[in-house]
Parts: sequence; structure tokens; C-alpha cells
Amino acid sequence: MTQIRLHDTMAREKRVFVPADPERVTLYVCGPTVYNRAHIGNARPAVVFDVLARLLRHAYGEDKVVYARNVTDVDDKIIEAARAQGVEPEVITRRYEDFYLADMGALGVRPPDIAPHATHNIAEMVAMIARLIETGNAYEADGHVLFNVPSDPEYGALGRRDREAMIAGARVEVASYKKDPADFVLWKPSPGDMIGWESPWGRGRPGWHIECSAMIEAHLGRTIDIHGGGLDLIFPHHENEIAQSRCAHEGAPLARYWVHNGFLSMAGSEKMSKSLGNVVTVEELLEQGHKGEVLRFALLSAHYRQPLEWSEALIAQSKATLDRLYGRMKLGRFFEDDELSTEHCDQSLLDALADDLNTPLALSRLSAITDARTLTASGMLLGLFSRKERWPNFFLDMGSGEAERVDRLVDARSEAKTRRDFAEADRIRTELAAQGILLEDGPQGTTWRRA
RNA sequence: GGCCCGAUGGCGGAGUGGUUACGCAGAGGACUGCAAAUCCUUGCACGCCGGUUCGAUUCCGGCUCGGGCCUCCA
Repeated sequence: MTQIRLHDTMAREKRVFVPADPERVTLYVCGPTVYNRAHIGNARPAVVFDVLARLLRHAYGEDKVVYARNVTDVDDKIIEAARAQGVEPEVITRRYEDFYLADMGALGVRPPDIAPHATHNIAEMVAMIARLIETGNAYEADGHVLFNVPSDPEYGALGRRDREAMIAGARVEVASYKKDPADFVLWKPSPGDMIGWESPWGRGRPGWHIECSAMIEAHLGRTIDIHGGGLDLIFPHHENEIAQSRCAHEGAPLARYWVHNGFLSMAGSEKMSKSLGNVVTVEELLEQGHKGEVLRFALLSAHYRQPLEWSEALIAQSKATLDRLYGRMKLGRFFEDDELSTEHCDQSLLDALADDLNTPLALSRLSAITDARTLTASGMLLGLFSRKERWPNFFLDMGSGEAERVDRLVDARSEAKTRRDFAEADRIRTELAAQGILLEDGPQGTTWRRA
């Protein structure tokens, strides 16, 4: 079996991946808070962990992996958006969850096995909070329930920061009801008609961090194999998850491996973020005519832990490379997804992925593969060359009979060439080019594709 | 201020203690009626200063620059 190595944030080094139970490999990734459209930076973890899930399924078996990606559907941002638009929060969350799934689908991201929703797991959260109060790790204050950070001596291991540093670096005013400045909220009150649930501490809603801890416990168990997410979640989100789960579970660790992806930046080297106003959404990119597969390729062109600068040049380069790969596949038989499995993939490409998901190296192996079956199967591992989203070169059936019309013109040009009427042949070629159709003369005749 | 990460040829981006990927773009050639596509060939890289070493882009230290986290954030 292929040995997989992953960079574990907790250990700060690559470790050989050994699941607790190879019959049930568990992966949990922090998913979206559904109140707006996903930008391309949000897509990076979705794509990266999609590749990881594909790799794990290849290594342990299609049905041996449980991949959960949560949906945060109760949150102050959602409440704000709902209020601003004068609708119920559910309207917002349903709309943007659908958008999220569609956007990620366009990027070739397979849906996770489980998509736990925060609002469907409130009872589990309340139960976990109650347990934390019992164990003396949490307390009620002013309608809130707070996790008491000093009660957990191991707090801070993932982010490698001590209490002094956290307090010194604090840039927010500390709420007066906190026993300790580092304490964070587990449950907060929902006044008036704000979305909320009954609890032993009054009507309220969960804090962000407890959602993941409770949903992991409910759907995957006490200790999972891999927990993933963006770098920025290390502190405080994952740190807090770790503390909550460990304290509620008699010291059992939350995850055996912590995997974090790096950030995307926009030209100018700044982090892509809404507050900086430099985001570009997946929707916008697709509307600009970029194929989802091109965007996916671009996202995979850098190692997941490295920063990646998003640019038009990167997109153009990704498209050019894919054009070439598809051009090569045209020489062989094109395989349907259900005709092959990743078992037929290229070994060196698999080795690259197994080494901490080295996607740029894996992508480079692609160009060395000459066999169409191997190329298609290898692409499956990366989520490329899917039947669902074939390259325009190959999909001559565009409905509407346009393909037939183009074919007739191509035939006419071939005849013109035969009688050495190059003026007419070139006229047809130019006419088609104006319609965005490129002709390619090969030994077997002329083929065409969209530019 | 604290913690952390990065710096590779025109661009993107792997990797390595000594023979230095791959892709894109460029150049030359083959092919073509001419192009395009394809194929072949090809090019200057490892931020700065020290140290370790027979030898460092690769290891260590310092510096400079850039980025991230410390607040919601992938």
C-alpha cells in the first residue's frame, strides 16, 4: 500500500499517516459559513481536501473513508445578512449553501460524505457545554457560557502560544464578564426574536468553536484521524476545538493529524479577504468564461501549504497546460469515468501526492504520461479530466446542430484544399476563427475546437 | 510587540549537500500550400553576509525583503 505522509501542524513536521482504523478513516474539514458567495480563496481548502479525500479513498478503499465538511448555518454574520435583507436566516443559509455546492461542484469538488449542519446539532452542543461545566472547564456568566482557558493546562499547543503572548497581543477589549481575558464563548443569549434555542442557560445560540467539536463527536467520534482547514483557523478556532473536545473527553485528543492550507493572495501580495475588497468570487471567474477545471488546475499548481498568488497569468497558463494535455489525450481513446479507477493511475504521480499532497509535482508528472488510460485515471486522483466537464475539444455535440454546421464548413474547406483553392480554404478557416473555432490539420484529417 | 512562514531562471513552481524537475512564454528545427496544433532541440536561477564542509541553492547563524496569525476570516 502506498505510504502517505502528511505535514502535521501539531508536530510541525511531516509524519507518516497511520489511521486509527484503516476500515474507517475519518477526515473533518471546516466548511463554509453560508452567508455569501465563495471567493476563490475559499475554494482552495475545498479543492485541496477534495484531493486528500480522493487519495485516502485510493489508499484505503472508496467506502473506507468518512469525509465530513460542516456547514455553519447559525452565526452573527448570517443574522446580520438576514436582517439586512429582511428575510429569515434559513433563507440566507439555504441560498448560499446551494451556491457553495454549485461553485465547488464547478471546480470538480466531490461532495463530502457528511455535511453536518450546526442547526441540526444543537442538542449535542448543549450536552457538550453542560459536560464542560461539570468538569469545571466552563462557567456561566451574564447569560453566556464561557470556556475557562486557564482550566486547561495544555491550551495553546497547536498555535504555539502562551497566555502571556495572547494577552499582550490582544487587540480587542475584554468583556467584563470573563474570568480570564482568553476565555471564549460557548453559548450566548439570543434576545427577542433572534434565532435561538432553549437551553439550561436560557434561550440562545452556540459559539462558533463548539459547533465543530460537537459535530465531530456526533458524526465521527471522539478522536478523528485528520482535521483540516485554513491556516488562519489554527488560532483561535482549532485551538479552542482541541481544548473543548479534550476536556469533554477525559483527555482524548481531538485529531491525530492537523493539516492546514496556506493562503491565496491577489496581485499586490495581500491576502485575499473581503475587508480588503480584493476578492474575486468563483461565480465571477466562471462568468468570465474560465472553466472550472482551469481554476482547479490553477489552485493545485502550488503546494497547498505555500502561498499562491492569484492572477490572470496563472489562469492563462493553467488553461494552456490543460489544452496541451487534452490535445495529447485526443491521440488515444477517451475513457469514461466508470470504465476505470484510480488503480490505473501513474505511480510517480501517486507518489507525489502521497508525499504531503505535492500537487505541483503531481501535475508535472501528468505531462510525462503518454498512455490515455493512465492519463485519465491519474487525472481522476486530482479531480481532472472528469467526464462531467470535458474539454471543449472533445465535445463536439453542442446541441443546436452547430457541430454539424461546423463539420460541413470543415468538409468544404478540405475539398477546396484538395483542388488547391487555398484562397477559399483560408476564407473558411478565417470565418470559423471569427466564431472562436480553431481548425487543426492532422494526419487523419481536420479536427476543430473552441478557442 | 509576540508567534509563525516564505525568498528558486522572463513567469508559475518542485526538488536536492556534489551530476539541477516540470509547465507556460521565447528561440531554432521537423511537419504544413500557408498557418495552427503536434513533435524534437534550446536558454541566463537558486535574496544578502558569515559559518560548517573537500564541496551548499540545499545544513547552521545573522540580515534584508515579503507574507500570515494574535479580532470574523480558507
